[in-house]
Amino acid sequence: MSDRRTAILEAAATVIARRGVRGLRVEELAEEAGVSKALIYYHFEDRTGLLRRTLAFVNNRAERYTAEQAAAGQPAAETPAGPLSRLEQALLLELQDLPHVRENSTAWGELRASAVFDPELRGELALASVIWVREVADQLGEARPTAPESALTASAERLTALLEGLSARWLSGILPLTDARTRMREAIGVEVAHLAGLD
Amino acid sequence: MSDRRTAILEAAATVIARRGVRGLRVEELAEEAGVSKALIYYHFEDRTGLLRRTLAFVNNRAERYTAEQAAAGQPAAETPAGPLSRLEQALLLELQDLPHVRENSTAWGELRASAVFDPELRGELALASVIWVREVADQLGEARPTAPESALTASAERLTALLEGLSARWLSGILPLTDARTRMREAIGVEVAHLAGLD
DNA sequence: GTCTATAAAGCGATAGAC
DNA sequence: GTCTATCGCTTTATAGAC
Repeated sequence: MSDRRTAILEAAATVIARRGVRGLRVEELAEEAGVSKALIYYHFEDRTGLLRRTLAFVNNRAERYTAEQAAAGQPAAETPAGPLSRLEQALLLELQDLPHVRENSTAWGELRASAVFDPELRGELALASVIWVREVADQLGEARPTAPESALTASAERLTALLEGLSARWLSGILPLTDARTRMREAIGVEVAHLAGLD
Repeated sequence: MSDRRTAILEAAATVIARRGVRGLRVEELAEEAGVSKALIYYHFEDRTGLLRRTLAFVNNRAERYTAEQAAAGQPAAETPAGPLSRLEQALLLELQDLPHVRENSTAWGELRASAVFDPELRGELALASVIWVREVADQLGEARPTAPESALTASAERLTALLEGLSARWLSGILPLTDARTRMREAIGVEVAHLAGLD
């Protein structure tokens, strides 16, 4: 993929984080990326196509940094103790006030909100959601190997949906970040205790 | 408040549920409300002002039907058994495929999403959130009178945030309604068990 | 208070040169 | 591949009659 194309996608994620999917103007995107409007239409079909590509791009980028996070733990000595700590770390990764994370979370929330009115965006979204739930369920399974698969999936669905709810509140300024992180940590504890109680 | 004004606000909620906040066109709203565009500008400052008023309106309406729901239980014989059933009913109220509920949930989700980029919308949102959390915390307190206040509030924050997360997934078509309702019921059970375990 | 008509601006998309 | 210039539709907002 060309550098320009990638630069446009990076810029699109930035602009979406600033203005929302609905507020994204092709002209502002062009300025942010340092290219002309016409070039954007050359590289992408139209505005909707651009949005679809940006969704995929943000999605990949999130997977990439989750993977890096997981890999980074291995060589170092401070590898988090067990599967539980890794799960906690993975989920709290999305609740951080770093430009990159905030950008991803905002873009993701926007695209989910847009999908309510634009069925074209749903495919990608549903796929990402299933993968995300499965990953969390797997990590829960490592922590609680005796818990039934269905219970793990249900817990994972609750935890990821909660994460999205907390993230939305944080980004819309009605819940401080530290509170969101605390609620998330507590929820993991509560869910794990619940899974333990099923035996 | 004039009938016309209210009719416009009702129509605005309907159109927002159909097209989203960004998709709301003053012309479509005028048709929906059966009035001219100019009348909308006569009654409301501008498009942004209209949106602010609609947020307040939807907010009030949601409180109203929650209250009605609570009141409706009293005279009838089929009042749900205990405080727990009432809590469950209150939370599941937002996860129903009825035009009215879907409209409120969609409009609410849209306005929350918009608040990420428009600080003007945040005040109303934050207030509604606090009230909602408090109500749920109170109902949890009735079910578990010995649980500490802080734990009740934390549980309520998790449950309401989860509800918003599940609602967003349902409305964006990536989670079937029945699943969302099941996850919500399970979460209430898990949280109540957690509160019981604190004694 | 409510309408019709219209101005003014915004914005997606394309043509054509280099 | 990339730019400048521009078209043309859409949408917000206002003027002025009733």
